Amino acid sequence: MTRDPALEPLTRSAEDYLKAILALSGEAAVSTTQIAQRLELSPASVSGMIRRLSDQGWLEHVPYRGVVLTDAGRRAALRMVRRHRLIETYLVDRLGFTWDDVHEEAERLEHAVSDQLVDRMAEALGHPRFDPHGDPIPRSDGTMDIPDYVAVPDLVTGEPMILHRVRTGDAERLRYIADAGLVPGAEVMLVSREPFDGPVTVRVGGGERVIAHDLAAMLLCVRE
Amino acid sequence: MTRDPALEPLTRSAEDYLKAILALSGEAAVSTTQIAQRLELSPASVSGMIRRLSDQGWLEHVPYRGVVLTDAGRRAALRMVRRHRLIETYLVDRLGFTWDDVHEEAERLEHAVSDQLVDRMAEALGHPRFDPHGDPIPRSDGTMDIPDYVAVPDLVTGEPMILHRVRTGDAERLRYIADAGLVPGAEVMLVSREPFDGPVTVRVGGGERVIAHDLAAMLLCVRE
DNA sequence: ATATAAATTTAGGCCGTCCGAATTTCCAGT
DNA sequence: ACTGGAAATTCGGACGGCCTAAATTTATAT
Ligand SMILES: [Mn+2]
Ligand SMILES: [Mn+2]
Ligand SMILES: [Mn+2]
Ligand SMILES: [Mn+2]
Repeated sequence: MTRDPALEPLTRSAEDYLKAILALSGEAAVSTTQIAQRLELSPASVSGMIRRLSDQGWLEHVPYRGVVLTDAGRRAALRMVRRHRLIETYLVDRLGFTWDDVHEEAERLEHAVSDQLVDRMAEALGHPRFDPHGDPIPRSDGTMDIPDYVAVPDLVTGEPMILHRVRTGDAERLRYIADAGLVPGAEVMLVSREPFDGPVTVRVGGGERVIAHDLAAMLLCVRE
Repeated sequence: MTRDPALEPLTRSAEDYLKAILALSGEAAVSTTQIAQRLELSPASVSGMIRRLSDQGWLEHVPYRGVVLTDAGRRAALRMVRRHRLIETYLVDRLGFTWDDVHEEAERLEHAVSDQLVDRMAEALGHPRFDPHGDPIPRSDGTMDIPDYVAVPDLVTGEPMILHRVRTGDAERLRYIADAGLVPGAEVMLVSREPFDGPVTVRVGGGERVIAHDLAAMLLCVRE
């Protein structure tokens, strides 16, 4: 029987670890190096933190194999994701931040806000379901809406779609694509596509844009 | 020559120490025990932190005598006070917090917000000069408006005044005086006063209130 | 002048978080 | 089955920040 994780409150660092592990969680267990790279820490540091988090029941660790979040760990991580994305949304909607400079701010504030403040922000914003990058905002119960996306390079040419989510956190890329009018909510249409992952031409805001395949693949659309 | 304090960024704890020392600074140097009591830490811990802060040039320490902030230390402390009070104001004005529950929240957020966010909040609020408790908000350059106050027990009876500042952080007291209509901006008038620091009767919001001398002394008024 | 009390500092420990270096484990290719 | 290299862990050390207990300094009272 693992100890009740609620008894050991999470530190700021631990909160970031859990969030990182959730983001890296796919089919397989998450490796030490993956976490180390994402958080820009040494693998040694990560090994140490993994021990503490596992002792406290936030994750399960199979040595040399990787970690998997426990239910408590996933809930805690989703709580941080909710905070992060709600804060980003609030900063953009209410305080004039741009979508390329909210991440850092949210990365710090997410550890400092109370549940009450998070609730108040959510309410003030009308309980938004997506953040400025189109990332879904988990509800308090951990559920969230994840639409069926089609990446721009995979669109049917000539069929109008709505850009819904931008899968990059890189500030320069974000500025570039915002300049091009490629923001969530924009109507986009695939015009043409060069073979071998070549450049992609999209119609957006009454003009045409040729963008790199890599970048286009980060732009996720939904129908209508 | 002391080292440039800007080279050693302040930790969260250090920021709270500087803020506490500024608040305790009067004529004389601030003693270790004063700081310890205010921050609810042991005097030994304070001694340790004083060494670090003094090594880094934020304050000057005369052993067994107390500390005095350097110019850099006072600027850093005022910066934190500005943050704290602006955050309190924002939470009350924009997010429905009450004046008795903003302090804790601000105490954490003050360490997490960027200068940019502080500026945005100030702008959104129209650069307020006072926080919800009537405490003056330092400007970025460290200056602030400090009106000439008269405490309620010292008022001239029958002369109408404006309640401007409430010198308590105690949540229960704050709720009590808010219930009585004694909030900054309210028109108040001293009706009578019992001798020997006895209870004080004030006229506020069309009614009369009898309050303890101690509490009345925390209510600071300005003319007109 | 001296004893006592109060304030302060020092000494020694603990915990969380990080690092580099050394070691162990795992796996793929022979 | 063996082995070299990659991945992960352990080890030793650092620092911040807190604690208690002991030692030291300063203030005060007789
Ligand atoms: Mn973070
Ligand atoms: Mn986002
Ligand atoms: Mn604080
Ligand atoms: Mn205040």
